Amino acid sequence: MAMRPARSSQDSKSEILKAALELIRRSGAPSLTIDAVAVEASFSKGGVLYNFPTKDALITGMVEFLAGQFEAEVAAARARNLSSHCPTLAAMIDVTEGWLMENRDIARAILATKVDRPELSEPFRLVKERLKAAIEAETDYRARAWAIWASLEGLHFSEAHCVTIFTDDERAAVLEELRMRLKDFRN
Amino acid sequence: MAMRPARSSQDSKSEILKAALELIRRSGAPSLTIDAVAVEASFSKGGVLYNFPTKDALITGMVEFLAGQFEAEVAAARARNLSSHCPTLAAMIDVTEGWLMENRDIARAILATKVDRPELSEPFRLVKERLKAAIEAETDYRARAWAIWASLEGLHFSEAHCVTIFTDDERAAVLEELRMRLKDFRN
DNA sequence: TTGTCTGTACCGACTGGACGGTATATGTAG
DNA sequence: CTACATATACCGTCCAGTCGGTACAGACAA
Repeated sequence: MAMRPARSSQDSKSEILKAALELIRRSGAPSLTIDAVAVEASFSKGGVLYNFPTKDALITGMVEFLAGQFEAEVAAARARNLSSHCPTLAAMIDVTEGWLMENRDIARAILATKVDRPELSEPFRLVKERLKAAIEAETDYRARAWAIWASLEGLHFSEAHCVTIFTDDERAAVLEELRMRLKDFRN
Repeated sequence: MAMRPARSSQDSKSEILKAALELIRRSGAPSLTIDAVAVEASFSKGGVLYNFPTKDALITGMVEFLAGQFEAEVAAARARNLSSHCPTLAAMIDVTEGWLMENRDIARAILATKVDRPELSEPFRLVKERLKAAIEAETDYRARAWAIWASLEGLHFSEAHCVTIFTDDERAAVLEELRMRLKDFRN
């Protein structure tokens, strides 16, 4: 029957998740069908559904994966920004910049998953709650911090929705502007 | 056969569009099926498809409708902000605030339509291009202006995606901060 | 060693419903 | 009468989820 060797379900799950992300990245949200994921991951449809009993479970898995990755990247970037007045926010600027440069498709992927199902974006909301708390612990300039954060989200979402009107240079200028503002927190 | 009286196709079109928007507002993007729109608008499916030959045409209609409304509101708000250093941007802050307060669902509706079909958001991109040109004509503080604009988009999109971490107060504080930034353009 | 039993991982044909779109009939205004 | 507007029935496709089965890896006994 030409079966693939049985592996640990953990490995299978992450393989399937990666395949699903790659698929969305290449062909957009509507192409995310269980059959397509199965093909992309070299599984059978049954195999995919064994690991993720419903499509929602699969999507939740993807969102958790991405949210975890984002949080990890921010944590790493924060370590490199400890001299900043608000290292977490500084880290978020860096990470957002990186995602805009390298991972536009990932950004789109995130969106794609959750349009119609706000519940599915919970993992991301939780990450953001934690970041919010971290920022609040680091600075008293709340309004300024939130304004910067909002800018980051604006850049990110516009890109993801293909409605950016900014050129690469302009976006870079915005990020620089945000970094300057962050430095101004001391005053 | 209990037919509704035949009216001008224009009237029918806008009735259908409004019904479609209302539907998304109430029940989210996935509920936007031609059948559902027909029920909501008290048309038959055939009637809807007579006015919008395909679903894409319907969605395009919705996006154009909303984009037009947005542009008109900005124009109106701009007239009330002529004393500002950059009336267009000031207007956009006002309008965004309004949409966040009253029209959260509308914001979601916009998104909902275009997830998988970036082409369909063209009308909005065009409006934004025009606004961008207007802002560039009004101020030389480009980076600052774009940062403010990005913040607005961030507020808007986060709301639309149900991933806001800001409270109403915090959002208000951000908007106030943005207005202050805009005033600072003079320096 | 060998046979049996059990649990886990995976396969793929099939089903049932949802939905976009078509074909055509019917009513209505000018 | 005819052109437009609306209604009804229907078709085909796509796709999530089901289900009966296969492959294989121990565990354990004879």
